Amino acid sequence: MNIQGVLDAKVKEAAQTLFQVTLPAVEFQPTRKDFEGDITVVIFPMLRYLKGNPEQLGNQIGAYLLKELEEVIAFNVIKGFLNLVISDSFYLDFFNTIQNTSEYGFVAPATQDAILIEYSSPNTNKPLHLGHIRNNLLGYSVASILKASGKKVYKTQIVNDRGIHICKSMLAWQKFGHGETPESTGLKGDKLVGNYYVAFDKAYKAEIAQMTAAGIAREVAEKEAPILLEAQEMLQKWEAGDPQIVALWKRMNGWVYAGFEITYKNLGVDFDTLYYESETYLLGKDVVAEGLIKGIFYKKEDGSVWIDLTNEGLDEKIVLRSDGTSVYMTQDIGTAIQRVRDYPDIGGMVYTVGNEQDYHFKVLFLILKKLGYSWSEHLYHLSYGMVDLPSGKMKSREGTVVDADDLIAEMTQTAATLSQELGKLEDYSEKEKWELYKMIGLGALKYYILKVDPKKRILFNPEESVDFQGNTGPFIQYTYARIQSILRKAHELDVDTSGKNGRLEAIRSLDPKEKELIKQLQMFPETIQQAALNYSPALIANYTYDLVKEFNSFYQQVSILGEIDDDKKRLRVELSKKVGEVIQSAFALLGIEVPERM
RNA sequence: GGUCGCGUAGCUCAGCUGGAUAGAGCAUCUGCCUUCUAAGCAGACGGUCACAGGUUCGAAUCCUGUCGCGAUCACCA
Repeated sequence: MNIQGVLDAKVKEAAQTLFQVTLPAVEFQPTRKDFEGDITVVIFPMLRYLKGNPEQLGNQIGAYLLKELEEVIAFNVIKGFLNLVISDSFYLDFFNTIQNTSEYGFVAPATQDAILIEYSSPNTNKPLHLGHIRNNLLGYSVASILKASGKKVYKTQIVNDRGIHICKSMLAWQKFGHGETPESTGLKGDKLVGNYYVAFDKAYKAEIAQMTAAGIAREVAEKEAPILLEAQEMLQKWEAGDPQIVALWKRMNGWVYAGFEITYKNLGVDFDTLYYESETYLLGKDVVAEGLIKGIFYKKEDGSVWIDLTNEGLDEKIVLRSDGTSVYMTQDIGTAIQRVRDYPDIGGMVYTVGNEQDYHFKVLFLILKKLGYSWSEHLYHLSYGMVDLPSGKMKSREGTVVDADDLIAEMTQTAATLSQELGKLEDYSEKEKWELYKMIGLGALKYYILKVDPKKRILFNPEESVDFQGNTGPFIQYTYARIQSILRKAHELDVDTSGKNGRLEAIRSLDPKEKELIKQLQMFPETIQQAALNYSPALIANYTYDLVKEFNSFYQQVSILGEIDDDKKRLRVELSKKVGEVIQSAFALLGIEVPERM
């Protein structure tokens, strides 16, 4: 039973016994560091039911708790705050109970009511950039958190593998490529294809310049540049299934997928299942036809189909073009339904997509609700802010993007430089060293992105490197490595860390730092639940940071292996071990690895 | 213009469903490596929580309005 539950019941009992009043709820908070105590009961809200001065009431309730509960060993009242001091043995008992639980804080995943989470929806005409990195890290982390909170989770991706943008790269490759391949150039496939996307844009702009110089209006030139018309023709051929175009499309997409795979692998994200837009873009039309009969949609004179959402405070939205082809919305309606068909145990879905599409998802969810799908109640748009540069938005065509692979490489290099200056790893092989540098570099990058509230936009300045000190991934990794070092030494000294012989029972008092650490550990399970509820890896990051700060302070002030009392030494080693485990678990939820040394 | 989001220290960010004197990191400054890894610890400096009203015993947090920044309002995806 957790302490708060015990206190809650007892405070209510106190109100009943002392004042003959039934309290509906009791408000608790951790006691602030500046005051003596561990848990604080806030008296103010009770004033509605209890008459009197808060200070006096606090004293009366405090005295009652002190008498009735062995866990409460002292109290003080400041203004309307009743600060309770909880006994060391209570915290020791708690630590004993979690000491040998593996995956402490995690709830075993359910077997039904799965959540499907979509993250990453790359276009196959260019490499992944920093924006995709935020998307991937967020989605992957939220998936891990949901799973840890007890949900069954499917991870998926929608690959935007068709459309005019791909045709642009294909056309430019046909025109200027001279048969180049990733093999012939040594380039990563997505990079090679991306180069032709840029090449297309360059040729297109040159044509526009030529045409305007010849006296053609700019708007006309932009629409009628020959190379653009050619690309549009190619798209039509693709849709008609022209074998040559389709073969080229398959070939070049294949290059891109090989490239993406490397980036995803480096980034450490994965998927359970994939959806391709080329296979889903026609879905949804049947649903629209059905909705038309039901009167949810209506047809305009030109044949286009719409939904009227003005009663919901939104606009009218098109769901089918006048020529009968699908739009973005049609496709998303179809894909959602298809996914539930593919995985019948889906009870809800999460879409990790940038906040520029807030409106789109509002409409999508509303449409699915009107269509009567029960699971539409459990759809969530995990909306995140854009990653901007000091110069503004990233634009692939203008080459102002921070490339994902380059960034990972730079982070690794920075970690390497720093680590070499410190020179603590002379006995590591080159291979081991570089694995570690990558772990640290990625740790810095991932933590940097995930510690920020998803809603907020991130301003990324490539000139200023991501920090490795303070509230950062490497700081936390470093603490983990220190703990592992202690555990290795403890092992050499034959300190028993198996936790099997209950000798911790012998200890009845705690150092204040030890107590703080246990309190912090106690909050981990609740933190996971909160993070899941709010779809927020930032909560996990902040929790881990607080835990680590607490540990470093403990590490500095209290000798662990130097402790003379064997039982105390064992407790401290066990405590360190548990903190290490929680760091590892928490970081796993962020997709960050932890090192044995650094 | 309508809608949505954001605005907290010089910079980057915490601050849970309202609670005590608003917290960290970076930067600047001061101490601490003959004891478990100094990517660390301890401390100093730094705030009209954008602004103005309102609700409340109590507001950075909730409500209204104003200002600033961003997004969105396509038979593009």
